[in-house]
Amino acid sequence: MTRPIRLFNTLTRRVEALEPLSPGVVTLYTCGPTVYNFAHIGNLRTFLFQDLLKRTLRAAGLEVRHCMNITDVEDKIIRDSQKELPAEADNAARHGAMKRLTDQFTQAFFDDLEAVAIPQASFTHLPRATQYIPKMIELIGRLEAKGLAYAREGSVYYRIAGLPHYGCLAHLDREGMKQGTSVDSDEYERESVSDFVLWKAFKPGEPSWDSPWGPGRPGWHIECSAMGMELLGERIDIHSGGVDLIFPHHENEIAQSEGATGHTWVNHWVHGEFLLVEGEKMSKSLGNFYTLRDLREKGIDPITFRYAIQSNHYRKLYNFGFEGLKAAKNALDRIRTFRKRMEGNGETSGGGEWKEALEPLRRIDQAREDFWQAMADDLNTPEALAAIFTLVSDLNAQDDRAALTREERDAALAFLEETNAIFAGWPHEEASLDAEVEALIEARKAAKAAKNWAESDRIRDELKAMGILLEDRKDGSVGWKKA
RNA sequence: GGCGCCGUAGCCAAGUGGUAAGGCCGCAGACUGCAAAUCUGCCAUUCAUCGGUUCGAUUCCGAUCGGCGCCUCCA
Repeated sequence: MTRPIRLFNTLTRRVEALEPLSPGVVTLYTCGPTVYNFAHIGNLRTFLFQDLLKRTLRAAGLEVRHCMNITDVEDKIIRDSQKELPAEADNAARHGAMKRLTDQFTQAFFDDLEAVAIPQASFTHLPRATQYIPKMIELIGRLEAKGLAYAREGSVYYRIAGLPHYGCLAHLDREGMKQGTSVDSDEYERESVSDFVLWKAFKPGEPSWDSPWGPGRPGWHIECSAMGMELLGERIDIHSGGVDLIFPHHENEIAQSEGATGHTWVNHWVHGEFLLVEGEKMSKSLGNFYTLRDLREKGIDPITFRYAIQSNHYRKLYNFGFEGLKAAKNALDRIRTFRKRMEGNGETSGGGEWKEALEPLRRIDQAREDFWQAMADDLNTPEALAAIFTLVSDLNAQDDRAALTREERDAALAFLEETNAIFAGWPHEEASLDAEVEALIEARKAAKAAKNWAESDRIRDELKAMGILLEDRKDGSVGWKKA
């Protein structure tokens, strides 16, 4: 069974039903990182949104073929990787230096993704730009043959004037586009200032590849068109990225791909909003620039960050702050605690105040329906989470009154598992046994039995100092969790 | 100048032409040797302001104020 999903489409600026080109299969291309530094939490928000989209589509019963590029040749990469090299370094040395830098940050990037529950294995294709240079050259050649590209002094430019619908994604018209006043010194030869570069002529001190136009390297925009068309096809279902990529990057991708094929390339364009830090755009100069490593040093679980991001809608600005993370942690714990309660057999249940009897199985079905209605409506995660919390409250109340049956607990667990497949925040956790902790707990039990409160409290404080919070339950058992 | 977005309780955040989901915090209660943890209950006559349309608007329209984005590299 597949569930219908509706998504906002930047092209039409409306929420539209996703109708895969091939029934049951969705091709998804997302713009990946430029690997010259560690990803920051703003980058991560975008990748989390794309993961949410992918997981939702898969949970809805669709097969998702997801391609994300790794941009490993680009201005900043060249700047950072070449500065240690002597002027006489040859091309092989320059490529080697570039590869060392990008390999390092590519690995760091995947480490970060894994930490926020985006497994590398969830991607179908992870192409590196440098591995697709021939495809880019081929695509530029197609454009040139159609009169949509022209070479000037070793560089090749896209002729915007040749594509009437240029601007359709960003909703910019030719007249509305502010005419650039500053023209890069090396790009004075363009026919129009709006024409963008497809192939950059070789410059001393840069790594290069041979091409029909002489040595050089690909422009940034051509990478995505070439890799996306090669790996997912000349028509794909969804392309996504951060809002900042709408113009010019995605607009240019449309120009390149549709210029070459003569038909629509992407049906659904989906863009994720930015993240602000304490109300301001993240920047190094403001001192509010964070990577996942920074958060970890502050003791923040990357999964808590993931939850915080996903508790807001992807098309709204998210104002990151540490108080918000605290709230996220507490909210997440509520669901996790509930899961553990459902995994148990009702030993902590019953004895509560009388409440109106619920019909647990029907409530669970209702929650599932509400959850999916929200997710299917342009990934409305705040509302989807509300469906989960409402169920948690309802079933807690019922379980307080009289223990839920095994069947009801299992049904609740199935729902939690289903939602966890998307949110990745409340997986089943094996109760980890720690001999030292267990021994201290036993010692405290003995002290309590002897009514030696001082000793009992001392042990409790000792455990607290170790980051272990004890739970004295109603039935006399003692549980614990990490703070 | 052109094209857009946003303004909902202390904080975060959904939503609808018919009278405000959910989370956090806070308060009260249950439980406890006391706590913590956990659970329960309570917590916006009101949705930036002013007009208009309507039987009725937070939701539609207009204006105003405030915050922001894109039109150049940026997730």
